[in-house]
Amino acid sequence: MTYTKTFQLQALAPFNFDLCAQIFSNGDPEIRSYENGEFHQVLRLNGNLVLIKVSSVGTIEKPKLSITLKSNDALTAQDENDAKKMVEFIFNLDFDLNFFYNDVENEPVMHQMTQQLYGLKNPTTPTVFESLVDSIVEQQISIKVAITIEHRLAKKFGENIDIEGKTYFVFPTPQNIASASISEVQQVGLSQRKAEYIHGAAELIAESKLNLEKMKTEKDPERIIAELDEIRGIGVWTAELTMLRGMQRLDALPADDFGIKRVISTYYCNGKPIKTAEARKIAEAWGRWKGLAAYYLITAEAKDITV
DNA sequence: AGCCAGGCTCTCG
DNA sequence: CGAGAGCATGGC
Repeated sequence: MTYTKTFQLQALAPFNFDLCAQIFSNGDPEIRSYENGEFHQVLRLNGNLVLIKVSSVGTIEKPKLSITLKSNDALTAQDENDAKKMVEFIFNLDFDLNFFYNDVENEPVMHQMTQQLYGLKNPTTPTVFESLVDSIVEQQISIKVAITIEHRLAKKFGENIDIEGKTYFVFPTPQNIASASISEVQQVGLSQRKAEYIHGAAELIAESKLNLEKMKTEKDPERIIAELDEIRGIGVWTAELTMLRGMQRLDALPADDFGIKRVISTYYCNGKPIKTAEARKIAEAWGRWKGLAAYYLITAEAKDITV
């Protein structure tokens, strides 16, 4: 039988849930997607798989979310509490966007963006491991190719549950991947090298030689980058992308990134190609929120917003 | 058909 | 040191 629990969750204003969740539309419904105002994903809570559905029941200035949990196991108060924390983390509900908006108030282009995309926050993956793996997959190849490979990874190595006649997959644990062979990992369409990187990182975590979750509490971003950079297959770009998307480090800017350089060029340099150093220079005006600011530009480009 | 996408490692000079 | 090859896949 299916156990269900529903409750509400407040978020710090401003927060535009629909705008934030749009990135998940056209997602794989068996993994994570946003359709008809409802986001869903399976999360691991205390080792149990729980389907989480999230929709908005508030406004941008008075944001409130309705959360529904569904599981094949009985749901405890602890599960509800953990799910709350997870949703807060994924959508960064406790972050006050006004810090960012105030910092860029006097920077005309970004100020425009904050008005056009008012209430936008970048999503975070439930675990740091997931964002690390995604970032490795995304090295060099296009986002579309990367996403299909990420989906294949989840379906090949992640556990799944059936709820009300539908199957859902959760992102694999480091143990799931470490216990597979490198060639099995490669079979999802990765290069031999990337399969080695991902398998190697998974092994480090499984053997307790690496603790990604603990890095969230490290204050100095440079130390996180340095530590991640030592791992085979991880350079500065991968480290920064992992921090931005997996650790809520909104200050991290993957300035080497082709896409980020492209959007900076579009909005600041009339489309003239720029180098990494120039990108970092322009980003200095974005205060402590360079990664979040870059996310605004990428979103603006996707929505054909002009300034 | 061939080039290019949200890079990194390894090798060679 | 710095430069260059190689890598996997899918879209255009």
